[in-house]
Amino acid sequence: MSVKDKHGLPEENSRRMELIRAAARLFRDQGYERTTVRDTGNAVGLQSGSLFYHFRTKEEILVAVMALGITATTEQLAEAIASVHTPREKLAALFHVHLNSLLGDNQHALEVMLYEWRSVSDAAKPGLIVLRDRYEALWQTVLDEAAADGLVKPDTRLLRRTLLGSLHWSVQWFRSNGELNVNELADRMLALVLLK
Amino acid sequence: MSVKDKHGLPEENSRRMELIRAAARLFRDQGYERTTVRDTGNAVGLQSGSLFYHFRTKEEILVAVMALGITATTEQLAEAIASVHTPREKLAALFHVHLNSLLGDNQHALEVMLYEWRSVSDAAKPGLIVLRDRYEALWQTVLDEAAADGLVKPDTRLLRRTLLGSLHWSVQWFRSNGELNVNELADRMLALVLLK
DNA sequence: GTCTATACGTGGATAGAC
DNA sequence: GTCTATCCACGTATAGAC
Repeated sequence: MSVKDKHGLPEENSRRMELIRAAARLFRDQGYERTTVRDTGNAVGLQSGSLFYHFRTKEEILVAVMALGITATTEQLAEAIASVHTPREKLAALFHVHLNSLLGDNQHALEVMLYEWRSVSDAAKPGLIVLRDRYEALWQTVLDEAAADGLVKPDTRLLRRTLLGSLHWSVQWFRSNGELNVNELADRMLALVLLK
Repeated sequence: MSVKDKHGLPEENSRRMELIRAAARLFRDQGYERTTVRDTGNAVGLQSGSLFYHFRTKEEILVAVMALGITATTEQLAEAIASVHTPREKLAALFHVHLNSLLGDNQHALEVMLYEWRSVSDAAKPGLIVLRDRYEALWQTVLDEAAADGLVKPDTRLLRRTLLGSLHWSVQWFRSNGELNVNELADRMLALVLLK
């Protein structure tokens, strides 16, 4: 976890970060459009006027939420991949990190990224796309190595897309009080694509 | 295609149906919250006041859009399954019908179903859930038969969820002017899960 | 940095004429 | 069935005091 990075996400003064986290929760629970700037301010004890000291527009908050979710997940994945050595272990890391992030640590921010894309202005999209592509590039590399070892089918570009779709969709049905925990789910989803 | 069914979707007087289709497109392009009742009315040449002759609330339109998307797809899938005989062919039908619906015929309504769920009131959810469950039950049956024949792995409940997630996600990246057409995509996605 | 007050636009929905 | 006119609530954002 770096102390600072580019893309408007230095590990910022805590007021701003507090707002981003509160907004992430609200945007994911109620949707971005239905969440008012008053709601967002109030969630950290601010009046709506004060919120605009920290962000110039409501959309700036949305973008910050998304950037936080995807960069945090990317960092976690990069670390996890670096800490193991076999293609098989790296492949497993894809599933474990993704699900633990999406269903745990970065749940709200990532769901906002998945479901509020339409509310992002064209001006802000490119910056977020760069972050997303960086994450998916990690996936592609690991999948290619796994395919080279015969662990998964060789159509890795399509495989990447289908797997990410499968994992994203888990937020719609996974319940942490159900029969499976997150890591068990990761293992079973991995088992569905493993060839050996 | 039935002339009439329950769930508020008789093959209705065409004005109402026109509005539902126009709303589907607008809701999917702009999002439900950002689409105004004025937009929706205007799309079929009506003033907003007149729209409320056809629907009591804006939400009633949303629910009608979703119900249309899922019932139309379910009907198409039921027909497709009934018209072939081997587990292998039925399995292929899941992919082909789903993608042709989601990326073609019922694109707008289904994307609304996938992305605007949060805007549905608790009162309206149960009716839609019934429709969704009916669709997924068809999937489950076909996957169980396929697993019994050794065509796919036996963890069919999880398989159903992962496959539906994969297919849903295709709307995010599939482009009809790309290298693949919809049916080729269906075949390649099928190939990724086939064991033989 | 945060507050209060407020400008200004636009939203969903209704009433009543035609 | 559709229109016009309109109600009233609520949205984002700004200004200026503290």
